[in-house]
Amino acid sequence: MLGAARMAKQERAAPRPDMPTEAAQAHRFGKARTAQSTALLEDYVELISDLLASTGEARPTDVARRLGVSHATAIKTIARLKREGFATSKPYRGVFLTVGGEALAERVRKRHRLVVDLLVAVGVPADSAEADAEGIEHHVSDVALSAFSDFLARR
Amino acid sequence: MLGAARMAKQERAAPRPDMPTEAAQAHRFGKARTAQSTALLEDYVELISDLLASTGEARPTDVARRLGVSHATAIKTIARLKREGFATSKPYRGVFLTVGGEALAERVRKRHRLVVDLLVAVGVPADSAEADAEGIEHHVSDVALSAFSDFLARR
DNA sequence: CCCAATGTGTAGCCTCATCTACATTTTGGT
DNA sequence: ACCAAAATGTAGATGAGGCTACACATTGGG
Repeated sequence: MLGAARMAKQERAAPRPDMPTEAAQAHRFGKARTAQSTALLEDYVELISDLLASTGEARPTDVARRLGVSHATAIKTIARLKREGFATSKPYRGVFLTVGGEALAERVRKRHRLVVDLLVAVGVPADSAEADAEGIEHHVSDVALSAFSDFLARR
Repeated sequence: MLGAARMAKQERAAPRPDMPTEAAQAHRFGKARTAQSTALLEDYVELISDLLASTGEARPTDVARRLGVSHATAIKTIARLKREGFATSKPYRGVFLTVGGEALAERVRKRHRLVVDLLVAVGVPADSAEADAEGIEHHVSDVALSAFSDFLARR
């Protein structure tokens, strides 16, 4: 224990009423950390899907430029996408999505739109909503998502 | 260029109307990446502040347990907090926040509450709202935050 | 049809967050 | 006052994600 521990026994006995239990809090933070780790993959998959839809091809360099990273970084992450079964590619032939990758892209795209719509509905300017959604969307649970959907429907 | 490039010129000329410019998109993703890097520090600072307020001390092991990481990880991150001027600590004497650290904690706490309140206001169940806010809060811009505030005031 | 421009891929390095394993210090009950 | 238990700190490994620099492949205009 710390130096002040002996004297602090009383205060210890009065935990903040609004503070969650240790376990619950650890679980929440853990979830947020996990979400963070899939966020990048989701961004890549969504972007690749958009590029394929709008230009017919998704090249590492385009992906890199859109994401604001070096092409080397993009290539490495695309390798991870392949490792995890979301994409395929052959040298110099661009990147394509697997069935699973397309499904993920679709889910992500839908979620992104919902988040943007909700932000706009509560009064966030459109351009801010777009920018904020990019970071927020990866952390919105299904429960929250369906609440957003209901809210938008009835509002 | 890729093999299909020659034939793809026409499709290329018809970019998705709803796709942002390359530069804008890169900027957004860059912002989201930066936010991610400060998110951890914010979580630590807020938690330490809460622990100090409710128990009078913030010990590395408590922080670790609350965050669901090993104590070694917590200690290393606390070292980073010190490096960046948010906290102070002496061996075996617990962690304390600098003035800057407390200010950050206060800002983070306020933002957290606003996000939770907004989520609840649009119909997200309280416990989901708490959990989701943990991930979302780090990505909400000031503009969005003040929109949330206005929305809550007038609804 | 050739070669400069452009895209692609590889190698090596950095930082951060995480872990396990081990060493050290403090605390508190007997 | 002692010693076991608990907290703290340190070392070393791993993997993600980022960068720069260099090497190789492809494309397309002259």
